[in-house]
Amino acid sequence: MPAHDGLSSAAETGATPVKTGEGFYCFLRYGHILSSLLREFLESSFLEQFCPRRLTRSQFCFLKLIAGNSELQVGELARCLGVSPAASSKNIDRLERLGLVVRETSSEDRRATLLTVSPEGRRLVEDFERLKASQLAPVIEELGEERTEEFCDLLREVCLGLLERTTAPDAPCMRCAGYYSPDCSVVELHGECSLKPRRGVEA
Amino acid sequence: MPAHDGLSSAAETGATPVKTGEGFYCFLRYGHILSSLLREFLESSFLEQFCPRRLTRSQFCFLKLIAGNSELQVGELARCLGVSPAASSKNIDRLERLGLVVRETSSEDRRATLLTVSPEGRRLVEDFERLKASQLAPVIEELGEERTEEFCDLLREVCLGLLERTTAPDAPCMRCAGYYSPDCSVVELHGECSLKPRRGVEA
DNA sequence: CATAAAACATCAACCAGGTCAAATATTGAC
DNA sequence: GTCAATATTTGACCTGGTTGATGTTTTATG
Repeated sequence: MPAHDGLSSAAETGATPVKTGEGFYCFLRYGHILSSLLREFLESSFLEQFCPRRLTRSQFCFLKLIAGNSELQVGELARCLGVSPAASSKNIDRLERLGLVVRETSSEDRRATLLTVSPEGRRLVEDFERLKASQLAPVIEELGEERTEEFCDLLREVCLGLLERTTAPDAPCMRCAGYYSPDCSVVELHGECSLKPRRGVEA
Repeated sequence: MPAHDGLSSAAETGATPVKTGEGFYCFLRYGHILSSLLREFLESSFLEQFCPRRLTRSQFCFLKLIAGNSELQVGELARCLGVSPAASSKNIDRLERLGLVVRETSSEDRRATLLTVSPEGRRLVEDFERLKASQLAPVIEELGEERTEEFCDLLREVCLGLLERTTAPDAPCMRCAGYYSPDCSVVELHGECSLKPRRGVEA
């Protein structure tokens, strides 16, 4: 699992920059660096140093979604994460064997199995968030409140600009990676939020 | 291959935000959305609609690096991308079979095989960059020169802040995903740039 | 010079995690 | 009651990664 996949303009493209200037390149450059960092340090490194038994990124991702949305079903989860129901089922097998989530057939619809996170599972996810916050907080603090807000505004604007110019894929939107916002601007452009219906069940 | 993996705080973490406020959450939220968008629309969608024969993200990534750095070796490439030499070799097999790259044993060191991109391979990579630019340019333009610059500054500052607070992994740095800059600030913090030595060979 | 050690690419065997297609159980519509 | 649709699981398979062994070439050393 490469920490950062480098799928982006390689150096030669300096030769044909289409007609775009400094800002364009700079944006791509730091955009990718930010992506890498978010992925690399806030996530992968955690998994290595924290997890009792090795969990892959993908498995942890299942765990997080289950922890965040109580009584999720196998298929729902699959749709959220953009994988087949079969894959979802198998991943849950593993999480269940590790004692991190619990399967339980629904009483209303006995075809469905509801997933809930176990106490250990919950603790794991919470540890993760705490670590993430502790690494991120000083950066935000150093930036200062005003500039942080400015940054968020700009980020938001750029994201929306990109979104406007793309067609929505049929997969559900999970772009916020679980950082739900009730007035999500993505929704306005591209249909429903897969987190919305159930979220908040256990706040 | 999920377009966006959702590995991040799920909703429940609104319950335990450690002590961090609005900006923290907002940053994570839009940071992840940006990541997803960079990945999803600028990259994955391209592969689907453009590639003559299906290339995976990973394979395209190999192609790009080869296109950008002439006479790369198999092992170097593996190191750049954080995979084993065996994996690198296999991926190159496939790219070679598709006629996108060319193997050639080095004349100086006959153990090494040098990789170069074929004309078709080059064209593919160029098409990719062009598409990417055409999707991104209007967003940048709409933002305006001044705000774009501001945004890049902030992005840069945040990235450096994060970098300062992390330990460098032993893998080579490819966080910029190929968007090289001669005065890369990542270098100042974390050793060498794997792109540096050869880049520019064929500009 | 001879030879041991290191470096490079590749091959084989294996594994993890995804796919699809089929099997099973349940539900809801008619 | 039948039948189509839904939810999950299972099995066969594929892909892309891993490790370890191998062959070749280079480099270092006695």
